[in-house]
This record gives sequence, C-alpha cells and structure tokens, in this order.
Amino acid sequence: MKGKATSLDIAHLAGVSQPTVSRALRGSPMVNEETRRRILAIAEQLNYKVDKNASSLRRQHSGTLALLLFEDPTSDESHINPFFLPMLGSITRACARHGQDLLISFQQLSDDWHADYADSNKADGLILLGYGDYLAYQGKLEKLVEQGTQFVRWGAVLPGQPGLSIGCDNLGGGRQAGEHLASLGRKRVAFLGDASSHYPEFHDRYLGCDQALREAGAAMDPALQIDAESSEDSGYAAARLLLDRDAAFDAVFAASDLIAIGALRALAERGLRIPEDVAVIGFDDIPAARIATPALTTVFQDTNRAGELLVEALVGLVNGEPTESMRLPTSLVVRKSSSG
Amino acid sequence: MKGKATSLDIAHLAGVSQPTVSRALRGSPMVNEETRRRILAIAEQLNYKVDKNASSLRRQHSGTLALLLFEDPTSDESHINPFFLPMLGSITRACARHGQDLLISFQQLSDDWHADYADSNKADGLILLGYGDYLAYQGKLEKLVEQGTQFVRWGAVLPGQPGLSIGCDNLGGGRQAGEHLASLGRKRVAFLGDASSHYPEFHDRYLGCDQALREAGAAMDPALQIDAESSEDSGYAAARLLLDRDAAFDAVFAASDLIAIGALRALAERGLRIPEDVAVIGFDDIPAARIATPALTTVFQDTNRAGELLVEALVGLVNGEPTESMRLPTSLVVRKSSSG
DNA sequence: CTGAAAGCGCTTACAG
DNA sequence: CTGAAAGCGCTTACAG
Repeated sequence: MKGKATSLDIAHLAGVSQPTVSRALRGSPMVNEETRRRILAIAEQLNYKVDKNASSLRRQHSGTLALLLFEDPTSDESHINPFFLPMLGSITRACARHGQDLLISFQQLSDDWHADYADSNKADGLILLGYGDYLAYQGKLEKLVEQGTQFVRWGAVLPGQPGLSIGCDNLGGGRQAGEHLASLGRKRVAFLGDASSHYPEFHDRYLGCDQALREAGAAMDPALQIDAESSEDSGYAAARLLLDRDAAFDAVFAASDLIAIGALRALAERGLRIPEDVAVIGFDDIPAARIATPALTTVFQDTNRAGELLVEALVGLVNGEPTESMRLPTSLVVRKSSSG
Repeated sequence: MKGKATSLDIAHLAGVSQPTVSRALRGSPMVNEETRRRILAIAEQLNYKVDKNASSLRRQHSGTLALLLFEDPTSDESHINPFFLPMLGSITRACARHGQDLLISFQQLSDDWHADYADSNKADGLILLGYGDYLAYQGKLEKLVEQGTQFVRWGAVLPGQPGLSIGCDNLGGGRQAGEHLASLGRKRVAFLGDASSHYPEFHDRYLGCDQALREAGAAMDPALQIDAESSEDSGYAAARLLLDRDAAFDAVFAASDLIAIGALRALAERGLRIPEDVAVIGFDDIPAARIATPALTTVFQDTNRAGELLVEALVGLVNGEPTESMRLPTSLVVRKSSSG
C-alpha cells in the first residue's frame, strides 16, 4: 500500500464494494453488522480517514466554520484585542463539541474583506468578531446577506440589522456602571470612548450610564466625553486630554478595560488618588483588570457563553433551523478602583 | 443562475471550454490575453470563487495548515496560556502571507491525539504548540514521523528529536537570568518549575542559570527547587512550599512568567520586599509581566518571530525543501522586581 | 493557444 | 442488505 489508503483499498481487502465501505464508515443502518465490523477493523488498521475534500465536494457541505477577526489597523500589529481571547478559546471548544472544524483569519478593517471561505465552499458559515466603525461595516453585512452567506457576528444587537448578531446588553451594563457610581455619590462622570452611532456598543454603554445617573439626579456631561478606541494608549491619551480640559470630575467610566487601564496610568501620573479623587470603572473584565493597580472595577461580559452561542447560532443557521439574535446579560465586578 | 457559479457557467458565458476558464483563473501563461480578460471579468461579475474542495481533491493538496494547541488538562478550561497568544497571532498572519489557510484546534494533553487533519487531507501539515510531559509526547511525535505526517513543533530543540522543532535558546536564557542575578550579588537562587528531563525547556533554563551562577562562585541548590507547572496558581503554591521550607534565599527564578506572578503574590503575602529581600525573575515576557506589581524582570522570547518561523518551516517541509530545526535567541528585560 | 477526456475519492439515488 | 452508476467541480496530461 503506497500513499494514503482509500475506501476502494478497504473494499478490496474486505471483499465488498466501495459504496458499502462508505456506508459502513458513516454508520449507515443498512449494513450488515458483521460486515461493518470487518470494514471498521481494516480501516483502523490502515489508519484510514475519509478524505474530507472528496466528501465535502460530494456533499456540498464542509463541516467547517470560519472565524474572521477584524483588527483595528491602528492597533499594535502583534497584539490581539485581549477581550477576544477567551472568546476565541470558547469558540474553538464549541466547534469541537459540534463536530465542526474551525478556520481562523485576521482581516484588516480597511480591507475589502470578503466571504471567500464561504464562496469557495471551504466553510459553511462565518463568525465575525471585531470592533470598528459600525456604519462602514453595515454595508458589508448587507452584501453578505444578499449573497446568501451564512454568518453570525459579535456586537451590538440593533433592530433591523442585517444578519444575525449576538452581543451583550450594553445598555444594561452601562446602567450597572452608572448605578454603582451614583451609589458612591459620584455625580461628575467622565466617559472615555466614542459615544456616537458609529460605535453602537460604546454608545449604548454611555446611554445606560446616563440613564442611571439621571435617576440619581445627575447626568452625563458631554464636556466630559472624550473619544477613544479600545487600546491602552488611546485610553492614556484620552485621559490626558480630559485632564487638560480642567473640568471637574469625580469618576471615569471607560468604554473598555484597555481604555480604563490607560486612563489609570494618566491619572496616577497627575497625582490623582484612585478611588479617593477619581473612581474608575471599565468594561469587559479582561484578565489584566484584576492585575491592574489598583484592581479595576468593571462590567463583566460572559465571553465563554458568547463563544458558545455564536457557534450554536451559526450551526443552527447552516442547518436551516430558526435562529435569532440574542443579548447577554452583564454583571458588575467591584474592585479597588472604585471602592478602595 | 441558481446557487453558486461554477467554472462551467463561466465557460458558457465566455464561449470557451471549461478547462480554459480554469487555466485563465489560475494565471496560466498559455491563455490568450484577451480571452483571459473576458473570463476574469465574467468571474468577477458572478462573484465566482474556485471551489476549494474540488481543487484540493484534484491537486491532492489543500493549501491549509492546522494548528494544534495542547492544553494542560489541569489548567483553567477557559484560558489559553497567554504565552501562546502572540504566537497564535503571528502564525495566523504568517499563514496569510504564505497564502495558507489555518485550521485551529485544541487538544487535551491526555487525549489520544491524532493527525486527523493531515490524514483526511484537510491540511497539508501540522503546527504543534504546547507544553506537557515531553517524554510522553515524544512517542506520539515518532508515530507522526512514521506515518509521513508533516509537522513542526514549538519547544525544546534537542538532538535526535523526531521531526522538526523550533524553540528558543532556553539554556542561554537561563544563563542571562543567572548572570543578572549574580551581578546583583544574589547567590541563593530558588527555582520554581519542574527541572527534570520531562520538561526539557524548564530543565535547560535551570541548567543555564546554574552555569552562570557557578561562573560567579555560586550554584543552584536543589533544596531550593520546587516543581511547578506554568500557571499562576501553581506558582503561588510552589512559592508557599518554598517559604515553608525555611531555607534562606535571596532570589527566585521562575520557569515562566505565570509562575513568577503567582510567586510574587505569595512572597508579598509573607511580607517580603521585592526586590530588596528577594529578587524575582520570570521567563517569556508575557503582557502581564509589565503590569505586575512590581513589574517583572524576565527573559524575553520573540514569539512573533517564532510564529513566522514555524509557518515558514512547515511550508518548506510541505514543499519538500530542506528545512532544519532552529533555536531563537532570548534577551533579558530588566524591571523593578530585580532592580527596584 | 484551446478543447476533449480522464480522474481526484467520495456519497447517494436507483436497482435488485 | 449490497452493488453498479453517476456526479460533486475542479486540474492536468494529451492532442491538435
């Protein structure tokens, strides 16, 4: 036997036809039990594995999902947004549980990205992870829908959105942050992050916090909002801008933990005590939040559950089952940066 | 046109045979320039993409690599070893540059893991990442070689090893750690990590440190060595064991940053000042090392370069080019935990 | 430069 | 329960 064994090789050795081998291997009920055992034994002995290319070609179905991770082109090339890491892990595990293989690829946000994996029949569906300007992104989602590409994305769940989305309850998370700050008596809350409709997740977090503050007789002040993208450097820069404005504030709500960690550094450099002078709260609960000095209060998103749901939803979609967008609850994690 | 367009559809529209379409699309020089342009235009308009299953089946070559990430079954299910993350990123990017798709999968170390991806022609070769007992692992590597599976692994580069390995210069890295500690006048260096041949990377780090200390008139003391696997909890536990031994030491060399960060916590809990009472040095330079309190001195491994080399080596191997194992240099990163 | 033919290794009606 | 036949959509000798 030279090269890899094929089902035909096994058929010869077992004294049956090749289709019978195929049936036996995939557990078809219409194969004689003894014949099946014989075939399985030979297959094992030859270390035979069904050729997935042939199988996928014939079945028009690859048993593979593709994960497209969108990168902010401005961010450090070598680092993946740490928020996505546990999600990546849980997606990988969920795929294994569902018997799906997983292709992974990074996409530049600026790219004219495509659904190549789906178009070339290499994957049955796509999982889209990644921040970026939603308005620019939306057009591409519409194109995917138009082409009949199956996909789910992680992100803000909005009405009338193209395709399927799974995201956390950003509004609720923002409320939790706002309620917490209000309960500490903080009324002048700065927000670091783009709060426009280009970034609907950040936008909702801002709105939620504002709602909670209003219920406590305060409100977000636009003069205390500074744009920032989700990176430590951007958070550092935004906090410095805020400080230079010389407007009074007693709390910072950062749109993400990375922004918050950058802000922590800028605030400390100016000699501000955290949380005595300024309470700081982030969003995501990435591993670094716990290690930060002081440890960062934040709004937790269940990325493990999220990964599972993304895979389940996509598998459902591919199998033609009715599947819906979904919003996951968040929870507040109080640490020293707000209640030292 | 219903469903996805095929090369035959394009052939009809372009008024040529299907093989000509195939040739034009893959840039064969033996197609009339004008014909090619016409075909390409139609293909673009139809959003045609070559069916990878058909193509791979025919060519017996998938243009895909598979990354198998071995997990320590004892570690927290939801976290990937942070050391691997930048590597994962650079592997993904390197694959894109080489025109390779990347499949990713986690494997339990205890699994009877397999080269399914390669056996089923779904991938042309494997990249193996992951720690674990080397002696148990080696047998599986030999089996891969025997079956003719192409693979590269990240890990200790040892003589007479089955297959191709890329790893850092662990001995040299250990020496850098030892020299640094010796230059600070530290002579009683504890080592946290398994230093046996079951973990050749840790073993080499230990040996390197010992060599450097000996040149400075000291040496590692086996009484100051405690086994630990690469996790924060394990490092914490190991440091406590060490403290309970009541043996004097003025430095800790941890086999990895995670171990070091756990040790930092245990030492601080006992009221030891770092670095005044105990200098601490890790290995890897994961992102958390910079954030730790105090910031952790460590031995840097170039994971970005490593990822690239792994992909390059595997692609070379798959293409039948002569390819060799390789050892990457390390460098010392001095921070407050050794020189506050 | 182009086309007709064969074949990669499966899966799935269709007959028996 | 089993086999002969067709076909998934390509790529690649082989002829011309």
